This record gives sequence, structure tokens and C-alpha cells, in this order.
Amino acid sequence: MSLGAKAAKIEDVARAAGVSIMSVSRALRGVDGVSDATRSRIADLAAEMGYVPSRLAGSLAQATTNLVCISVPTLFDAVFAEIIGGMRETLSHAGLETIIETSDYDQSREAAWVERMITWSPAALVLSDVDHTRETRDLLRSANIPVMELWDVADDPIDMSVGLDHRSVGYEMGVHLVQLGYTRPAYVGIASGRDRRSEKRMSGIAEAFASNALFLTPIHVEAAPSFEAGFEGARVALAKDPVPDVLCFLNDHLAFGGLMACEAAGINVPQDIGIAGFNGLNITNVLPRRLTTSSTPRRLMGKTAARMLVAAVRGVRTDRRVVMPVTLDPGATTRHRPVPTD
Amino acid sequence: MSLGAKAAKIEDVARAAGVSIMSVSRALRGVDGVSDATRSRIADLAAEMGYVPSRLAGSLAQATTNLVCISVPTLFDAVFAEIIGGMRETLSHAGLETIIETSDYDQSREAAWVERMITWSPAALVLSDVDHTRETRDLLRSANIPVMELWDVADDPIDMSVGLDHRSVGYEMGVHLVQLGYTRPAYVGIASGRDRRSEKRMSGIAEAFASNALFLTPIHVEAAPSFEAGFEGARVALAKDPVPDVLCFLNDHLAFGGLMACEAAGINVPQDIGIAGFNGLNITNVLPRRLTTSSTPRRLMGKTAARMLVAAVRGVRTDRRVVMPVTLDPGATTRHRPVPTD
DNA sequence: CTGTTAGCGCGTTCAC
DNA sequence: GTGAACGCGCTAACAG
Repeated sequence: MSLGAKAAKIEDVARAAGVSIMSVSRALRGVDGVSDATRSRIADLAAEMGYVPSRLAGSLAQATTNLVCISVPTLFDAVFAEIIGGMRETLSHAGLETIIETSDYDQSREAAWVERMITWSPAALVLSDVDHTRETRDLLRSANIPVMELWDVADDPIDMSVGLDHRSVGYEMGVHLVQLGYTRPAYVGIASGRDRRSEKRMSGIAEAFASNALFLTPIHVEAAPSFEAGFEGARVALAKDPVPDVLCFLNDHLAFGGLMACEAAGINVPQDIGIAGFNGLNITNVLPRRLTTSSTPRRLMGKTAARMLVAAVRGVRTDRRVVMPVTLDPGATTRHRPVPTD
Repeated sequence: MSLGAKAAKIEDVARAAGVSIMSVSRALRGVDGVSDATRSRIADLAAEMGYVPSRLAGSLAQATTNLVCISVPTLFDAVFAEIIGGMRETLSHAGLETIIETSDYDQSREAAWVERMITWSPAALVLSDVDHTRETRDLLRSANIPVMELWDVADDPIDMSVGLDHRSVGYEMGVHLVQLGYTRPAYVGIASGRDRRSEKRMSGIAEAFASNALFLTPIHVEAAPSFEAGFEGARVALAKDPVPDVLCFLNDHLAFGGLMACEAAGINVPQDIGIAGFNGLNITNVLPRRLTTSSTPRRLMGKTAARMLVAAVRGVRTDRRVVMPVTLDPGATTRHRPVPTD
């Protein structure tokens, strides 16, 4: 305990207790094979000596860790924070520790991270993307540890995948907007390539409109996904000729920024223009009018993924692909359009 | 590489290269003592064999890891995500890996986490709070590893501390509001005890008003810090008699919720009531009128802390306490009050 | 229920 | 520039 003293090791505790090292090991880990009397005596002594077991040594001897490494694109997005929150409960309950990384939507960063994590012999790996470099896929497949791909559903998962069918989500929103009578839709996202899922949703929306011979105008802002990006994207959209009659945003945060841009420009929503978001984030709960959006089950997704991971870590294989349901939430930022009379 | 084959170890690479284990170790770590020729030959061979070094073994042998364990109250708050973002750059540049935990403002959870992390022999530990159990403090002090306390500045840091003087920040805002002529202030926070820093700011504001014989009405919502909490808190405040003339919120998110509540209630800001937030979050950039708030240097705080940590890990001790500056940002949600004429 | 032996995969320390 | 022995702190497998 004192500064000069070396940290106590299992051997010191054993000597102090007058037992073998193995008895201490068993006693402290709660493994069978120690009488209750000696177990509690050892526990007291260990606490008194300030003994801190070394997981490095323990894990090396057991050739496994309880580490689950999770990579998400960003933490500046309640979405991934909520997914992680959903996973954590289940994981920590199962005695698994989590390591979080943000890849910032950068494939090569994720690849480098995987290479580093692998050296820790993790119990499992979680990736929040489905597009990986060939090397990453090979590395993970050969590493032979459970791998979960989140948020999107991979066609051919490395191992397991739990997520949304982003294209379908977009398509359903598109169909809904077509039914409302919108004819000049625009999609506001961020600079191309950064968020592949956003692009899948956009293509889904585009397809729905294309079926009706209508064209979706893509607007990509050079910025991180944020309120400001939505604000800026809406400004660009409103400057188009002809002005779009409905704006679909990458997510609710951008949609909110768009709402503010419309307000600033003196344009009424939904009278003059429709606004649609994605996710059903809690900011929508305090807005003057409910946002039209698609609600995603973030916590449940995390929980589902975590359960599958825990099972996999214990050697039980479950599903390979799970597609989570998404609910279309028609709000008050879109409405039926009068039939154009031209 | 194939599924049945055992993973290659350093010994296998050594045999394949016709050199000793030590040459492989030196070659792969970039340590002196290997000719360039053999080094590159070994590197190629290792890559070819899919050799993945074991950090467990490596760290055990070296008795240190490159792990920096970080505990934050929550990730559902851009504040901590930004602080972490600021730290990460510097840390990863120095070859340090980060492990993130969310304590959910729970001291006992943090304490349990510290006990678990300590077993990994981390290079450093970061806590985003200054109130810890006695056991935690003792454990950390005796563990003899760099410890950083963030966001708040501890009077007597366990080791190092970088943060804000929350009480002063509140006091300055209070003085500003007093000068504007507000006389019936209220503070909207979350259920008592969950966020100590919020309470420090509140007491600072209260002190400023008290100096002018004015009383700050505390309003605590039973909820997580969120847009909704601010909305609800504002509703409660507006129902008071007399109605407050200025609402100070725990942070900008709650303040935004409050703005929405005022709008929903048909109350004009700042004509009928003033609104003040805290942090200077980016949502304020898209609002129709600039929010009166105190801007905090989150990224810089993270960077500063990370630099001190890197130095400490390398054995260089710097400052023990660093108080970061906060800027009062008078916005358009507060304004000069006419002098009461009674 | 308890102890003994033999590693886990690598890095340090010295020798050559 | 290179290599052999030993140890890091702990646990699995077996013996008693």
C-alpha cells in the first residue's frame, strides 16, 4: 500500500495466508475447490494487502479476454450512443468489458483499428459498417472470433449482422411522400461517400419517386452530419429553381437544421414545403410540430446484437442476419399536396 | 491462415526466417539491433504468415500497457463526446489506446469500473468527475499511475485535474443577468445530486443574485439531461406565481427545450422572459436568435488533458491543476429589462 | 479440498 | 548484429 512497496502479487497473498498460489487463485475467482473458511480468510487478506490481480497474466494464461471492441463512425450522434447503450447493459451483465473506437466514417482507420484490437485477443468485435477492406475481412475471418456488423445488414456478413435495410426504409418514405402528392423532392445529405447508409436511403427514396417518373435532387453538404449541415443544405435547396416541394434529410438533426433554415427564410412548413427526417430522435419531442420521420429501434438493436454476441462468445451460434423493423412516422411537417393544375 | 491451423507465434516466424525469437521481436517492434536486410525479410515473412503479436504477452513481459481508460458520465451529451474527441487525437498520436466507460453519474459504478480497470495495468486513468469514494481515491493514489480528473477542477486532485470553475462560470452569468435588470430568476436542472457541476453553477448564479437581495428559484426535473427535461422544466417554471423573468438552464440542450416550451405557450423570448444556457453547443448556431450562454472550450480541454497525460506517462510531471477559461456569450434570448416602476 | 508441475507468448538481460 | 536463458503473474491439468 505504501509508495515504496512493490504491489502485492498472488504469491505474496499465498504466503501470507499460508496456502498455495492455486488456492488464492481459486478463492479470488470464485472457482470451486476451496473451503468457505479459507476462501473468506484469503479474501480478507487480499483486500488488506491491496492485492490487485493482473488480467494481463490471467488472460495470457487463459488465452482469452473479456474484451468486446466496438467501432462506431462517431459519438457525436445520439444514434450510436444509444446503440452502444443498448449493448452495454447486456454485455456488462455477461461480464464483458467494452472498448469503443470512433472511425469517423474512415475505412482505413477502421482497418488499422481492427489490426490493433486483434492483438488483444478480444472476446468479440463489433463494427458499425458493412463496407470493409478486403484485408480486414480476411483478417477477421481467420481470427476466428465472433464479429458483429451493426446498423446496416450485410448481404454476406463476416460473421453476424444486425441492422436496418436502409434502402427499404428510404423506399417506404419515398412511397409515402409520393402518395402525399409531392413532385419535386430533394435529398439533403453530407459529402458523398462519408455515410454509405445515408446513400442507400437516398437511393430508396429516389426509386420510389422514379417509379412515378419523378426525379430526386441530391444535395450534398461538405460538412459533418450536424444541425448546421441541415441548415446549409436547406439553404442550398431553397435557392434551386424550381424550389423543391419536399426535403428529405439524412437524419432528424439535419432535418431540424432544415426547419430552422425554412423559418429563417420565411417559408412555411408544411404549407410551402415538406420536411422529412430519419431516426425519430428525441429532439423531435419538443418541436412545435411533429417531424415526419422513420423511427429506428436503436436500443433494441444494440440489445439484440449484444445477446447474439454473448451467445457466440459462449459458443452458441444463432442467426447470421437480423433485420430490425423501422416505423414510418407521418408527422406534421408533411401534408397532402393539392393536385397540380397545369 | 486456414481455419484448422494454429495462429502463428513469434517462434514460428523465427523458425521460418531462420533467426532467433529475439531478432523477430526486435525487427517487428522497430527496435535497434537488427540489420535492415533481416528486418525487412522478417517483416515480409510475418505478414505472409499472418502473424499477430500478442499484446497480452508483450505487456506482461514489459509490465505496462498503452491503455488509457476514460470514464465519462454519459455519451448522450455532445460535451463529453467533444472532450474525448479532443483527447483522442493527442493520445493516439502518442500510441495510446483508449477505453471508454459511461458512469451515468453514478459514483459506485465509477468506483467498480476503476477497480476493474486497475487490473489491466493501464498507462493512465481519466475520470470526468471530482467526487469519488474514499476507496477509489486511495486505490488510485496507491496504484501509482497518472490520473486525470476532467471537466471540473478538483481542489485536491488525486493526481492532475483540468476543467472549469463551474461556480465562477455561474457567478459571472448571474452578474450579467443582474446587470440586465432581471429580478425573478429560476434555474432549471435535473433531479438533485445527479450532476454536481450543474449544482455548482446554480449556486454561483444564486450568489450573484443574492448579492442583490434577489432569490433564485431552483427547479429540478426528474429526468435525464435532455431537450425534454428543459421543455418540462420551463413548463413548470411558467406555472409559478410570480412567473420568473429569466430562466437559466443546466445546458444549451435544456435551454433549447425551454425555448420550445415558451414558443408552445405563446410566450415571447426575450420580451416576456429571458433564457440562458451553458456550453455554447452547435445547436445554437441554427436557432433564429442567438442563445445567451457560456461557451466552454471542450476540445481544447481534452487536448490539454491529453498532453499532460502523455507527459506523465513518459515520466514528466507538469501542472497539477489547470482551470480552462469560459466565455460569456450574451445572445438575443436575454435583454435589458425596463426598471420596475412600483 | 489442496498442492505441484508446466506452460501462456513475449521481452529483458546478458553473453557472444 | 545476434542469440540463449530466464522471468513477467497467473491458470490448466493433474496428482494427492
